[in-house]
Amino acid sequence: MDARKRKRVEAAGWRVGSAAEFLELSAEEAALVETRLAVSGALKQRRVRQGVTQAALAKKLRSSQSRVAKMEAGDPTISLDLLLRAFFATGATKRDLARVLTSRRRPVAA
Amino acid sequence: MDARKRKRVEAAGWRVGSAAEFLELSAEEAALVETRLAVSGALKQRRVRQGVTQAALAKKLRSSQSRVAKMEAGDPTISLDLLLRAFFATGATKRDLARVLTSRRRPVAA
DNA sequence: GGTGTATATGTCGGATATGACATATATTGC
DNA sequence: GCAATATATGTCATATCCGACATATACACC
Repeated sequence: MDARKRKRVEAAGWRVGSAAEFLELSAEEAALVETRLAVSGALKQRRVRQGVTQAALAKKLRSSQSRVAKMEAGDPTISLDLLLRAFFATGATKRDLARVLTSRRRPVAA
Repeated sequence: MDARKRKRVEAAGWRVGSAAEFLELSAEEAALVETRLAVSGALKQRRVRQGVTQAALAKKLRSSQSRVAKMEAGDPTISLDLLLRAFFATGATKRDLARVLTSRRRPVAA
């Protein structure tokens, strides 16, 4: 649950309209978080595969190495806009994005 | 070209590294803008098909009707985060998002 | 043309993400 | 173990986005 929602829900004293509504909100949040993580992971995968350093990608984006590290770490202070900007900066297309959204999660190396 | 990039490029006096680099940046920008527009259009389509008003969707999002109007208008002051939050709030899934990204643009009614 | 409802546009103070930078922690090759 | 290089983490002032609100326009139906 991201900071914004946590604050909203806390402000409401956790009295959410109905269970169904709550579950629905959760599903929305989940989809959003999953989307972020999927793009984040795909970004790292593409960058590494291309042998590009975080600093080099940052330069291309006119951002900073630290921001790129945070993108790949799934840091919540990184917007989807920035994340997608970086993803596309690796040469990815909309179709690549679609693929990332439908593919099963690749198992994390042991 | 969005405000941020315009500013950056103007600040640099339009001296972009190379033609290839410039074209590549453009492609990135295009992909980002197209993604925004695709989600924006799909959002409106889903909302209308469901017979939900902008105000009702806004309430669900704990946002305002004016913001929803701007989302659907492709207003650049709306972040992709908010756009996707709204899209998912209509019950859409990641898979739906992927479909939106790959489908050909539906012709605008005359 | 008046009333009701939906959508669009503009502005605002406050909240949040931004790039820059400093610095810490891997990782790699010697 | 020690450089060199890559990546991670933390902080800051500023730019940008946020919800809220006011108001304008569009479109019904009467």
